[in-house]
Amino acid sequence: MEHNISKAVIGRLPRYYRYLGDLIDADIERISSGELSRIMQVTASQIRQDLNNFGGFGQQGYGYNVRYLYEEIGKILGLDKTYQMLIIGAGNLGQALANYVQFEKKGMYIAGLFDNNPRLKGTLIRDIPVRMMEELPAFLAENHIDIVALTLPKAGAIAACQILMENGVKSFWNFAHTDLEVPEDVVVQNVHLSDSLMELTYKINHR
Amino acid sequence: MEHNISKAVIGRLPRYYRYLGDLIDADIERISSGELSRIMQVTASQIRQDLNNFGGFGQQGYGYNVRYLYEEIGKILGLDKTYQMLIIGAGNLGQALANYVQFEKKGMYIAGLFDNNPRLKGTLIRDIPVRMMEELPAFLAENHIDIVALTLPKAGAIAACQILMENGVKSFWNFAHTDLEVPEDVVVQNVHLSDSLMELTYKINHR
DNA sequence: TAGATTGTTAATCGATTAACAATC
DNA sequence: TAGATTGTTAATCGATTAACAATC
Repeated sequence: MEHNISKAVIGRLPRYYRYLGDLIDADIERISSGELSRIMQVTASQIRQDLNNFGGFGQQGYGYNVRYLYEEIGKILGLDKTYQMLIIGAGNLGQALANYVQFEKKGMYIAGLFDNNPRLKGTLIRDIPVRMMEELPAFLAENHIDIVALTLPKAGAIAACQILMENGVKSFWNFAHTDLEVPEDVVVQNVHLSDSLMELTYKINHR
Repeated sequence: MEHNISKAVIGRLPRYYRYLGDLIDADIERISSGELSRIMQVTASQIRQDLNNFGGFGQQGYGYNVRYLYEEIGKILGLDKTYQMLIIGAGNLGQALANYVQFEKKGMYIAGLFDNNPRLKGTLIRDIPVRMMEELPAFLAENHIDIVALTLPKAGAIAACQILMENGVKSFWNFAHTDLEVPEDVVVQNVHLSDSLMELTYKINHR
């Protein structure tokens, strides 16, 4: 596997993927780094450098085949695989993710939905029954889970993360307003909505 | 106002703010860049450099007063002001934001909730009636709006953004899976959940 | 072949880290 | 005063951009 790819490059790959998807929808077969740079508002140099981290996907004098490049970036991002996801926290945000992942995100499957509110026990959310946190260890022993989304408040998220790690979970999509302390082999992707909103208010006040 | 502050620095301010808030909760009065660097897992040098972009908040031999630094960073981020927010798209994600902003985010007020699904017309979501998109221009003429959150699918988001800009809106918190094309004086803060999930699957496959 | 455009090296720019004099 | 720690300058590191030879 290609390692030592900088965080900055990885962070740009999903955006390339998104634009290439749009180009496919628009029935565009090939594109040069120059054209793509105009559409995406980045330099052509950056596009070529970024892509060359993973090997040459283009052809001199021709550019890049849109579909091929799309597929290759998809593979780099791991989108050729399937993932079983658990959502911890069945509030609006958890439901929004369940909804989005089930209907829009190819290869992602919601394997379960957990909460610690007893009143939600057994209620169906998009055909998935809400389970109680106590059932988590038994559930994890019986089901292979690739990703756990944490959509519950800070304290609960830290506690849940601990239990989940003890039961073998190694990947978290963290929406709680806190950083998670995890060992080296566990990966965490944070979505700090609060931080995002503060960046916006910063921009509003400093434009 | 301080301009020319790098994006990297601004992106770190909310995290400083979060940790300082935790320190206040823990009744810690002062902290040195060295201690904070250990807690936050960044270099002390970076902390001092970052803060000095905005002037000296510390004192030699003492460090930083936690509460003072918290307040100052809050001011830099614009958290000493209030904001009227509109949410366009009353699905789970829009509801999750309404919930979060109303109950957790000091200074943020949900001024309205819009959707284009006629079945939602007039239904109350956390005491706020869902309005129809047609009512938007009239509503904007009568109400001052600082921020609009776009929590609806791509095509709707682009169309809504257009209408909103025509009616004077200049700040967007964009959750749609697309980039918005806006003039220079309009600020956009993107939350691309799809991109975030792809970063996670990348990490899973390349650890 | 001639033209276009990549892949890649070299130059520039910016951000991070280290070092230390200033000073509380 | 002595010790601690900042503010700030200088050194390093990494990322972006420019340039161009390779090649389709």
